[in-house]
Amino acid sequence: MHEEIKDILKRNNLSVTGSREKILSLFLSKAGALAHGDIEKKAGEKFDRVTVYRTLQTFVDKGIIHAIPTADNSIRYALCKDDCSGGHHHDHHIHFVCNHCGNTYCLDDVVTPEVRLPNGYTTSQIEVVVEGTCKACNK
Amino acid sequence: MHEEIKDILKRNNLSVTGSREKILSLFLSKAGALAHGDIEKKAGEKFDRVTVYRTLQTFVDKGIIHAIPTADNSIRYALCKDDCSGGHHHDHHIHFVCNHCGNTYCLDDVVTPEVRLPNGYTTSQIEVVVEGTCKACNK
DNA sequence: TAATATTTTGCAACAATGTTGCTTTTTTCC
DNA sequence: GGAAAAAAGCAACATTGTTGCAAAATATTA
Repeated sequence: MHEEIKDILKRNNLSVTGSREKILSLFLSKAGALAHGDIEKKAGEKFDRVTVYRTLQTFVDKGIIHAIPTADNSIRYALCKDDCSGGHHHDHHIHFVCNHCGNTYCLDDVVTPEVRLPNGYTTSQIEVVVEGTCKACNK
Repeated sequence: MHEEIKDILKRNNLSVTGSREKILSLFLSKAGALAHGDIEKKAGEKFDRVTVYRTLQTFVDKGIIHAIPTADNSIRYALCKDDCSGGHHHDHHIHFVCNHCGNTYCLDDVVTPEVRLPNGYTTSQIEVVVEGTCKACNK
């Protein structure tokens, strides 16, 4: 487990540091997505805010995590399943925000649907965010 | 035109005030969506920041405008075409962000596609944001 | 392994964004 | 026109995000 973290960092040509290990382990140990605030809290006052910002940015650049926009204007981050190398994310899955527990999940099995745009528009990326109640909260 | 603005406000049981008329006219005169910052600038230093925040919130509550989440964490607002009464928005159209001119548009003619979720999940709302190049920028 | 080069961290200061309470002004309604 | 209600403006504050730089940690090379 701990080795896996180091592996991921090394594979992406990143120095292995305390903050990176800690933040990455948070992502690995949690199913849902994390907002910047969550990470600051969960990391336990141990790291400077600036470090968290920079670490997240580094992870996004390297394609380790990706950002999920949500309606409440708080960006959340989640691990990229496949290898999104060099910041070029190709996550064709949709995102789900549970209105009950507040968690955000990547539904990796649900593929982004086709969208027919009017003439003249060209598409580079499609982001689908579904709100509702998740599996756990529906029980 | 000016009367239309007053009409909209009155129809929603809102007092007719200078800031509301001004902000609403910005929305009516522009095709794309507006971010809070845009409005502050376009209103021409005339209104307090707090007033802009509160006016936008009021408009969202009344269903006059709706918020569009984007990847860069800046919420944009656009007029609701139909009457989304009492803050209960039913905008089933998709949103388009142009990477070239930066504008955000509501594509009212493009209906949100169906999304099949895994068992256990229930949907209350679907938000689709497409990034790419818009009609005007593709010319 | 020790010395050096590189990278990352933490700090401080700052900028931007958003919020709250309260007083003054404006609008509405009679 | 005057009273009641609503909104605007102001100040102060909280949160969030950014930048430059010195100190510390990590990686690299001999």
